[in-house]
Amino acid sequence: MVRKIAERGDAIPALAEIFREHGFAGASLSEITKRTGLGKGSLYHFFPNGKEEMAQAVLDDVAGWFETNVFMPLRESEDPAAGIDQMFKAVIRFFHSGRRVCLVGTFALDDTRDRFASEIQSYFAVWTRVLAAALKRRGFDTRAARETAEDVVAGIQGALVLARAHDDSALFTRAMKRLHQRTKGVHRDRP
Amino acid sequence: MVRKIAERGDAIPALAEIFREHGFAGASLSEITKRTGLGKGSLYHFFPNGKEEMAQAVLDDVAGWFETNVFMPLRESEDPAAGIDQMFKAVIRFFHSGRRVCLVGTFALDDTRDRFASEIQSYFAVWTRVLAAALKRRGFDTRAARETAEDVVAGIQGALVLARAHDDSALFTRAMKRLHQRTKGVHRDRP
DNA sequence: GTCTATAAAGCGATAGAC
DNA sequence: GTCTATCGCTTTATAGAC
Repeated sequence: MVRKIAERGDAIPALAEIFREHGFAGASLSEITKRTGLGKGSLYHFFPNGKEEMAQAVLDDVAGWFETNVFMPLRESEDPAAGIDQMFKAVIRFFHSGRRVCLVGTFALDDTRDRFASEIQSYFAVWTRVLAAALKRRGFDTRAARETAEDVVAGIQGALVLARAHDDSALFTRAMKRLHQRTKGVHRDRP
Repeated sequence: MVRKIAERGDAIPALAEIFREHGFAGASLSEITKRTGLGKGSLYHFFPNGKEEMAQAVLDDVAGWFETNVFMPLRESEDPAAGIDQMFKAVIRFFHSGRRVCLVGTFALDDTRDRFASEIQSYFAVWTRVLAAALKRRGFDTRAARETAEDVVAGIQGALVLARAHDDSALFTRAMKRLHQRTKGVHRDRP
């Protein structure tokens, strides 16, 4: 079904960038009006609950993107290795090779988490779960799959922090390569 | 009460917690006055430059703590393995087993980074460098030491994000155990 | 060094005309 | 659906008495 109000959806990408750059508390309505091109009247028409509803819409959008581009490939690829390949490709693309931070991670760290606890929890929980399932299909035992999935998801978040701290996207790309390697099993001798 | 807040340094721990919980933008002077017990007059007496100077003082304090409790043991332990042990012990203690987030990581993610870029960069750079040096002394080659150090520092940051997203400190503790294991080399068979 | 009072600006949010 | 005007509140920061 088509959105009744096309403009609401059009504002989401700009809103997402603003929340990523400033966090929830730091994202001001004046910057939001400036960068969405929407006046306060329009904003409150589309998001009657204000900033909280804008952030909610952004979180929904992120969840949808990951469902399509990350979780679904992990779940449904016939070859689990191909699904994991797709995951890393999608992640590198989504986070602009580490130049863009994770909105959910940003929200998780400060008291914004309390506003969106279930969305934040679910984002990481689903990601870890579907990745662990793919690793199991790759031959990891249950425990190793679970642990490696946790390490990979955490490793991505940590790499985003470091890449931003150093303003160095190459650091992120290299970290992704190593994490990808770890999903291929521990004692794989070279071919 | 044993000791009143009679000097600037006494306010630092409370300030640190406030910035950790709310981020830089979300930390309001009203909360700061409440939790430090200092009025605005006193606060601006100790920190003439306001919030920015308070955050700077907190960052300095964190840097000092890590220098003493993390970097120095890594550099100066005769046995590098013992230094790394101390690092993980200190990290688990400092972050309250994952219940406390990393102030520097929090600042790194949003636009607060631009205010304190050099402090943030240095925190992670020094940590990675001294850990890599310790790993080299443990027998890692230069490249593996560098990569493992980066993975460990990033892994800690990521584990903090996940632990907080799930409100699960056990997740953090388990992640630390696995990262610690990785500093012991890849193919170490039973002792 | 700590207090109260206050300034000046910005905040999120609302109302009502069009 | 978009605009302008405005509300009530909080923000950071300052001034000046004590």
